[in-house]
Amino acid sequence: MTNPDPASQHGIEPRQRLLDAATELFAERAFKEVSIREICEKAGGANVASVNYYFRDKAGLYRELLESILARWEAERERHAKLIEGKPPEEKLYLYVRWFIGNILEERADERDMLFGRILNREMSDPGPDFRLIVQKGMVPNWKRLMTIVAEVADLPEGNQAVLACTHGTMGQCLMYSSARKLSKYFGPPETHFTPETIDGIARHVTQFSLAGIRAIAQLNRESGAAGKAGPGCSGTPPEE
Amino acid sequence: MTNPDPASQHGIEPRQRLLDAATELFAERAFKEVSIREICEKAGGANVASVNYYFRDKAGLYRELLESILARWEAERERHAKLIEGKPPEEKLYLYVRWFIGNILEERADERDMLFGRILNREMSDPGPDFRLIVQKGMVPNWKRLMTIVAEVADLPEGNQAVLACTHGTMGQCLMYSSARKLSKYFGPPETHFTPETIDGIARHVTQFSLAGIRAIAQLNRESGAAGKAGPGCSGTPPEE
DNA sequence: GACAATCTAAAACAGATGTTTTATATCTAT
DNA sequence: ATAGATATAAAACATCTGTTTTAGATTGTC
Repeated sequence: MTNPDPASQHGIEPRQRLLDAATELFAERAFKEVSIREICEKAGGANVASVNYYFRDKAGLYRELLESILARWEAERERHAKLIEGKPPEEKLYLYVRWFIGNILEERADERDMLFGRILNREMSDPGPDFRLIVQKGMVPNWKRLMTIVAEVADLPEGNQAVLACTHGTMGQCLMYSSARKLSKYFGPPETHFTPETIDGIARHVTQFSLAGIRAIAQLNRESGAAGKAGPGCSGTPPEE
Repeated sequence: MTNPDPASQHGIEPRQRLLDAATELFAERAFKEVSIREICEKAGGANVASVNYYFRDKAGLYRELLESILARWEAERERHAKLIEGKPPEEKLYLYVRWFIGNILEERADERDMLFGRILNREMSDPGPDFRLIVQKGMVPNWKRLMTIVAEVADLPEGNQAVLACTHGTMGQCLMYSSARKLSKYFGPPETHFTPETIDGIARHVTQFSLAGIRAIAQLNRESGAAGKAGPGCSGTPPEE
């Protein structure tokens, strides 16, 4: 009758089963695409009403699930941030890219604790409720982390427009591989499964590509007084070497 | 009673109204997210059954709509391909990027004939039925066009792995701006509306960034015998200049 | 003007969804 | 052991979806 307290004496077991089942389902499909009945069935045949009993809403279940995922994601992010602390900027960039792409491409996605990459990635293209939460606690911090590294590589202040644009570009390359994964089913025969070695290769490429790009942009930015928005004074085709 | 022929004497007017209304709705939301009733309402209060009458299915309506959009998209693509023919590779790259980002960012999206950018873009993150058609007729040709240009810039054969990876990277940067557009509502105050001048700036930046990236990767590729997949022999941090 | 094909309109149908209700079982605390 | 809160189960509800049916209006052609 009174509101159900999660910290009750017992009965937290089916609650957790619902969360676990929902997490796996929401990792693959969007909020609207997963039905309560499906979640319950996956949670060992729980009753359809149990979701409303424990979480009030379907949205309540999703919310709680997201907060858990985001907390783990934050921990993983900070763990890795500490790990690369003090290394030279170029190596930081590689390590970040390698780490990020690894998460995007769902390395270790078999461990349920590591599903945040999948969920964040899916939310990006198919936002549910609480998308604002995902952006703020999941994407922005990550994006800022890359921006700091790019600023170091470019040897420019973090607020600089060129740094911002280069961060955009580097991130875009990384995210491309999640789009490519989806498209790969429709394209042709390319490897749909990524091994750690494959990911290494991708990360190395993206790093090299981005390093050259960042340096070129930084150079242009310095030359032209760093006033305009993005590469002012350039009429389209760059000066040949 | 007999199957409805589109080329009937008259009555193609409400048919077209349905197509137009559906096009605008599907440009913003996915196939599943738009209901038949909504389409009919937008089409001047048409009856709910009219979609099934004219197009057999909801999927039939969508299919016909897509084919029309893809045809216009192909025409626009070939128009632009002819336009940049013969220009130097670097300028080709800029012109392609400028053109592509313009479409992605929905320049001229007020003209209904120009909605393909919006629809293709949405399909990319939220595929409906006939997604295979979209990929094959909408995305692949476009992607190949960029690959040809990248190969010219890199001075490498089109099949080369480095060219493939660089194409990926350049395309990724372009697509980033469509993601950014979605996120911009949740980020902060950044300009959510893109002017032609803004797009110019973005395209110039992406071009500069990619040019440096492509050249660096091509150089590495030549040095290391062009055997491995993506930048072999590099242990993560690149050689300092 | 009358017939037949075509188009429009309203209603009804079958299925799925999230949620609420009702009833029954289970457990803890007194 | 019994009372009261808590947990489970089944069913019913309201709403939305795409689709079909049925009936009525419109139209072109002979």
